[in-house]
Amino acid sequence: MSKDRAPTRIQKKNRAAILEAALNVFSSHGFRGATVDQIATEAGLSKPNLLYYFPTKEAIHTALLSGLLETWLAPLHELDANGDPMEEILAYIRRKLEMSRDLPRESRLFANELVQGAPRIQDSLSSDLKILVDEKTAILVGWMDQGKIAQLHPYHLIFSIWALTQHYADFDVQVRAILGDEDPFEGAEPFVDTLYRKLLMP
Amino acid sequence: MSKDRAPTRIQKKNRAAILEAALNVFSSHGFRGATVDQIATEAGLSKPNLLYYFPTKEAIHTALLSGLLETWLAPLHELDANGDPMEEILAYIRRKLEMSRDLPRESRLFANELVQGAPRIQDSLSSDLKILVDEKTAILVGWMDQGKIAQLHPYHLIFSIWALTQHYADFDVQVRAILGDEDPFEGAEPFVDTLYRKLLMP
DNA sequence: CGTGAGTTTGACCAGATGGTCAAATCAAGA
DNA sequence: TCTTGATTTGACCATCTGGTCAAACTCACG
Repeated sequence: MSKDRAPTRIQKKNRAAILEAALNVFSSHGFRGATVDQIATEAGLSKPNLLYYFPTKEAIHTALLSGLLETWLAPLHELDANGDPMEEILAYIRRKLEMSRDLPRESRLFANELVQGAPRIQDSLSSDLKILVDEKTAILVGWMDQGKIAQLHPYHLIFSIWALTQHYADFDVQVRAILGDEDPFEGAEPFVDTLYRKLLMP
Repeated sequence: MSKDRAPTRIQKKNRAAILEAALNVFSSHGFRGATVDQIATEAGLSKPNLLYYFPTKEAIHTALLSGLLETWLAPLHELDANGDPMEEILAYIRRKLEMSRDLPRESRLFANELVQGAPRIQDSLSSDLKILVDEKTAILVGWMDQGKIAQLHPYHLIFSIWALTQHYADFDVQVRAILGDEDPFEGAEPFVDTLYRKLLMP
């Protein structure tokens, strides 16, 4: 492996292919359920070749998670203290719901990790995530104190948004088993919109 | 193994110990992440001894899931068409929240299974679960038509209840990383109560 | 071209894991 | 107590899986 040079064309291509394949495999089988061979095959590489780019299975998983954490938290980052309270929150919820629809693999990757006690990202939770949430809940509390939105426990408000939106990605099978052919997001969007309008109305 | 006789004292004790141990292990590591040895040790048995009671790892998992499905759906079963609509629904939500608090392993067992596409219980979802949900959403729609509660998409209403309540068990690590020392359920109970009162108010 | 770095692979290894089996031990009723 | 079926186990096996390695191959560039 090159020491610290700029990545070659081949390196870029293969690293990307590996991470893409790993996202597929890890998100649908969990860390333990995924095999290096499976990821290699899906990436179109041999196992030793894959291990030339990432030293261990763990390293692939870590690279994937840390690379995706930013994407995952982006919607909350965008919550703007200067916007209209109700519209800011509803827009955040809409963005989260879109992520469940467009990036379900990413959602399940994190879900798998969290359900099993987050053995590999616990640190990020109590540092990065905690800090971001505290920053944004402060904004929410400000809006509550100004009477712009209803008084609610800010942390539980955030939890409810995560739970409601990610549910559609993480428990997709169950949702579809109930809904049949109906598109989940068709009904989900107006539902959560209504729910939070009623909840947040001062 | 005895053919079809009534289970002996020892059989009862060991089968129970195995299922209890399996619940611990499967719920915190998923099916693939759990090892038979681990379950055996936790149950106080040797591996071959465990396999004397259940022929395969798969069989333990199946027995566990099907045995627990009933428990899991019980709260919804209790929803009574003849009760007061608002109070019936709020009571259902309270029962679900209590289950997240008191039976988090069971919740995570199902969560693990569902996140990975429910390879082992898909059938139960589209039969048992679907039937129960349809039966109960019919009641909800009845109440909506009578103007007793707000008009909402009944399936998504159910999903929201599942999502909100099970979130506290399934993503416990994350919830605690944010809340710190605060007891999650202390705040969750009034929060969801308020949320659904506002949502369901006609 | 030629060359050295970058890339790929077949063969291989060690440990983990699900499962088997024959033999030993135990329990309870006749 | 004796007998028979129930229970338990040590030893073992095949397979899977993460990871290694030396040798071969390919590419970019002087």
